[in-house]
Amino acid sequence: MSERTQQIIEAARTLIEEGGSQSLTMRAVADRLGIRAPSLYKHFPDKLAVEAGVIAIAMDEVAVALATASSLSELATAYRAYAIEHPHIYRLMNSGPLPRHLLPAGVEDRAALPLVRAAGGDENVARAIWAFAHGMVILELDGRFPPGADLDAAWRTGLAAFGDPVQH
Amino acid sequence: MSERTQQIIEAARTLIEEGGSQSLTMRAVADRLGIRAPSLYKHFPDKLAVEAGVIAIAMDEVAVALATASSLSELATAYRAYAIEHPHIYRLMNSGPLPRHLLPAGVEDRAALPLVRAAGGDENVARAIWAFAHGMVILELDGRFPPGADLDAAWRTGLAAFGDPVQH
DNA sequence: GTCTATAGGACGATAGAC
DNA sequence: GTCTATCGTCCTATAGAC
Repeated sequence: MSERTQQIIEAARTLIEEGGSQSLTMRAVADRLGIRAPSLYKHFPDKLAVEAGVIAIAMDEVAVALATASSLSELATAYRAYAIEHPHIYRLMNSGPLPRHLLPAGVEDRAALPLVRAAGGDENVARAIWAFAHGMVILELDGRFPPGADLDAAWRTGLAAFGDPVQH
Repeated sequence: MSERTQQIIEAARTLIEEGGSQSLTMRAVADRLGIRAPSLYKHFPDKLAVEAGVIAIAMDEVAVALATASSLSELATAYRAYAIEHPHIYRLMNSGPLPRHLLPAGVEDRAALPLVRAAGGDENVARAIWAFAHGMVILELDGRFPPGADLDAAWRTGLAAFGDPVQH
């Protein structure tokens, strides 16, 4: 992967962090690098490929962020923390259609692995917990809970239901 | 509410059902009614107001669809069924920023009421179950579960965790 | 690998006549 | 309440020179 290629993905990532997926345009990426938009097409076939590059990086980051969690509640805390620190990236990575064919093999699985382990290898439990965690995060990011709602309490309630020993 | 106003919302709704939110354009709405786009602005101040009209209708529909459920698993079944029958409308209603100031008072609460009741009035339980259900639905709609995943089983696992008596 | 020029299109919204 | 005309803006992507 050439240096320019990496710079392009970096610039794309920064744009998304700052203004959401909608701020990712080929012109804006080029501006950030001090070149013209058409030049980008010497490095990437199209915009979707750039986006996929950002998603791949983000999934690796999540895998790392979750790797050291040693309990379900630590996992949940780390998951939520990543989402709140990088709301636009989280959305890009976890909403809408995923361009799987443009992603390096195994990236998606690596991000999911810590959760599968925490679920004791039970796929159904892992999927149910994933749904709960993603639901909590995305509803929070989208401002869907009532103002003043105690989300920590909702998280604890859900995690307890899934067998996490409650912390005091 | 004038007839034209209702026709506009109906047309907008149909466009979204057919092609997602992205297919909702003032031009397309006008085309469907056999008029020109600028005429719409005599009935709605802007596009967001049209969108809000569709959301309000959809929330009422959900309230009705969930009203007759008499157990948590019936509620979940009805919730998932609505989402799968109207995936684009579900997304419009439950993703991204909600234009609350353009929605009739109480609509959001009415849609949420059946779930709050099923949770025995416990806000934290209601929010956790909502997050789980929304997570399951949106991950399914977005094709995020592995192909062949047994989603019925994941639903049962989650609902059981939240205290639903398992059905056989 | 960069550039200029441009194709080719979409969109929301306004002005002003009727 | 509808129309025509149009403004202003933004976008992805290609062709071809250097």
